[in-house]
Amino acid sequence: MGESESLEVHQDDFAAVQQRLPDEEVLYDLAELYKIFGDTTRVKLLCILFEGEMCVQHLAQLLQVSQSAVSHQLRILKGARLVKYRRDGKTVYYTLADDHVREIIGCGMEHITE
Amino acid sequence: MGESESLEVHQDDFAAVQQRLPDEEVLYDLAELYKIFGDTTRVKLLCILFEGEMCVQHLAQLLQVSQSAVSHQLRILKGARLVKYRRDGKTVYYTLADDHVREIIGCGMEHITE
DNA sequence: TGAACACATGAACAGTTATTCATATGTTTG
DNA sequence: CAAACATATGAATAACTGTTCATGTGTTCA
Repeated sequence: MGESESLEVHQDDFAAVQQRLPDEEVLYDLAELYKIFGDTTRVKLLCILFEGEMCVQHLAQLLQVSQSAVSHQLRILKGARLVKYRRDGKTVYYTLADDHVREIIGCGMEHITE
Repeated sequence: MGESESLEVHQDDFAAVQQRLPDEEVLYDLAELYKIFGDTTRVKLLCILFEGEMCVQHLAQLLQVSQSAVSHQLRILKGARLVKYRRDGKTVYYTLADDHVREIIGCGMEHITE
């Protein structure tokens, strides 16, 4: 009896949640965004760029990974519009695209260091 | 010449950033956290639980995936302490663990819907 | 107690992903 | 123009990850 009541209540929630839930597409995009932050190399890249502009070879040095690996990951970050770049001669300097990235990283940091 | 100057400047940044950068371990944990959000099924689960408590079979229905798949993902969310659960008879109800999760989801949503 | 139900979990498989290696593109300088 | 340098990129491989299937655990009720 008590059980059937709580079941009804949750049936109601079920329908309500179904309506309030963001669109399939939005949820997909959200997961895609977090997926990008969900890799050590990329998170490190973003944290470094959090401090300011930096060129590819220095990024590779700081991360202790190959230049190629860094370029590949920067490509992904560019694709997600999380970083910008400018060319100065042979060198390419990367920066964070906007403050959203900072907020997202900050948010995660809070959870980690609670 | 102009180039060598900008190179020096970035050498300085290099050293400074190296010091200010969070510990390897922290960055690893940060990536691990985002990795969890970086999956459609899990993000959907979290968004649903954002609205309130819900049992496993209803979660499976809403997500249109098998009960097994949901349980496997809930296990991961439990491991990361992002959700809590309580048992009521045969049924297990899940909820978000705390408000951090809400903030992190909110942060990502802002970036998506800009 | 045993059948039915809700959920959890281990193993296996398929799809995805990050790195490496080789090479290409773009830029400067002699 | 050729050599040297910084970066980008395609292909291949190894490692990882999410789902499915089968089965196990825990609970209720007849």
